[in-house]
Amino acid sequence: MAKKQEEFVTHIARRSEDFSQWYTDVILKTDMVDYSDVKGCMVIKPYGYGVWELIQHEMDARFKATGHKNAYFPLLIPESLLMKEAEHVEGFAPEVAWVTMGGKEVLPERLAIRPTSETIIGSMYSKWVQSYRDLPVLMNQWCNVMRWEKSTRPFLRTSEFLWQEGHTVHATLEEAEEETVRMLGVYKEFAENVLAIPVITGQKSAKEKFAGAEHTYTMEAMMQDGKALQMGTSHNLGQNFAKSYDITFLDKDGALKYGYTTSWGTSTRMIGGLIMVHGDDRGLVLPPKVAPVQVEVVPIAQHKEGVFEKANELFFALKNAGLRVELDDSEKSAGWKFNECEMKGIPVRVEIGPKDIEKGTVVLVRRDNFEKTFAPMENLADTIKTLLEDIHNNLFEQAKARRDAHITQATDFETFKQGVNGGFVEAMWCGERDCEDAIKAETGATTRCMPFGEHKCLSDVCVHCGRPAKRLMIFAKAY
RNA sequence: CGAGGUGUAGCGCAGUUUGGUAGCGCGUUUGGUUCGGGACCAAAAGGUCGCAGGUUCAAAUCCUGUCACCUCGACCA
Repeated sequence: MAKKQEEFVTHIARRSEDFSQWYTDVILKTDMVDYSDVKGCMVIKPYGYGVWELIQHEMDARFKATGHKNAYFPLLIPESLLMKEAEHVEGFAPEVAWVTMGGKEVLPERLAIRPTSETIIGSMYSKWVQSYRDLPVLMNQWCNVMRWEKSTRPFLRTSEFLWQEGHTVHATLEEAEEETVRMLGVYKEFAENVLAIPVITGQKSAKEKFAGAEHTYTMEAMMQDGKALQMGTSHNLGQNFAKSYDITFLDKDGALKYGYTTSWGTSTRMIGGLIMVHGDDRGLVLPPKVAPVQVEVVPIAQHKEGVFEKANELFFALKNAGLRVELDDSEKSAGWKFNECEMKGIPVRVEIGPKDIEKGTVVLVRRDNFEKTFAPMENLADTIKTLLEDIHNNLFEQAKARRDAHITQATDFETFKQGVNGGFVEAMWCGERDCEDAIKAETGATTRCMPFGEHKCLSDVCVHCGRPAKRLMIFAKAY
């Protein structure tokens, strides 16, 4: 029987044979996205957008709980405004799309389609911030941004993508730093408790930091092919943007001071991460908290006496208990429905047929490990809720175990090279840009982050150049 | 942006070398039998061969250009 199952599965490539093709197959065949007529832009279909809505819902609650409010700023940014922060411009200029015409008129000043909104938000904050009493400013916006990327992949890197960007202003560097760290913490908690993705948080190198930031913190996750995905970043912008955009306030001591700003963002890229961390050869495996459908009820032999009615009754009972549930009453065979559920990553499948009705039970099948159990129809919603929690925990533990098994500690460059070929490497690093560039050229690996809370010292010399080592750095090939 | 590959029915593909009536499997529709891991029988519908030019009596097939996707690089929060 197991063999027969294998036969059905794949119009999907196998992860082990061609991970990229597997990813493409999964997102297309589960109806998450489709390619559009515009190069590099994707259509997010209802099943994919459903995941994004749940992500938004969960994150937004966390932003509100930490005192932030949502706002919306314009899509278009005048060129002169964008150009005010030199390092920022240099970083983003190569990937900015421009609006140059309005109808038939050539615009007197071209308008950038926002690649990120520090500039336009900064210019508004300069008006709104006058006094220390106005601080802190804590806002977030959910929107789209555009970056003219040369090579694109759905969710992971698209020309237009959806995200949230938080932008705050504080009276002191300490407060700004506290905010930067706090929001990265919110991201980490979200990634682990909602997406069931273990992440490593830490600080970016000078090369990898956000253009215009004092420093950038990041959370990095490992995909099943061992490559890293940056899942979210939080930037302490110091006074760089405040000075460029004139965000000043009169402090308690009567002195006019520049504010300290932060920004932090996560995007639809996280959905790509979700797929690549949890998916298997049968398709998606969605963690319960972001699964648009948590439970699929599959009636067996539904034409038979009372089966459909009972299935329908269960469906409403589960729905009323607050579960996201669907009833598959199509004419497809049971086997077809099972495989479809699995491909779409639905966490729990409920099978109900004549035998179950006799016994007053149903069959529960979990997506993460395919374990089948019989459960009484009594209190089914509670049983399933417990099961969903188990599934979440199991997914997280699996992902963590897989990640930890692919982290290598290297004190010599041979070990380093092997380690980044399918995983993360922890190594001591000199902190120099030329060394970072050389490592990338030789191995394809980039610096991911200097992890927080790690004071390990593997060696007192840099793993690559042998100069005195400054910090423990995590290296990996990245998406 | 560079190198390589692929575009033919909703999906997966054959046909292209050697130009000569557009094919197969799955899916879809209709009717019937089925129903606990992708059921079966019968009938039917569905394609200006990615797009635009060109060569030719004749182009899916040859030539030129172009677009999209995939892989690997380069680039990139």
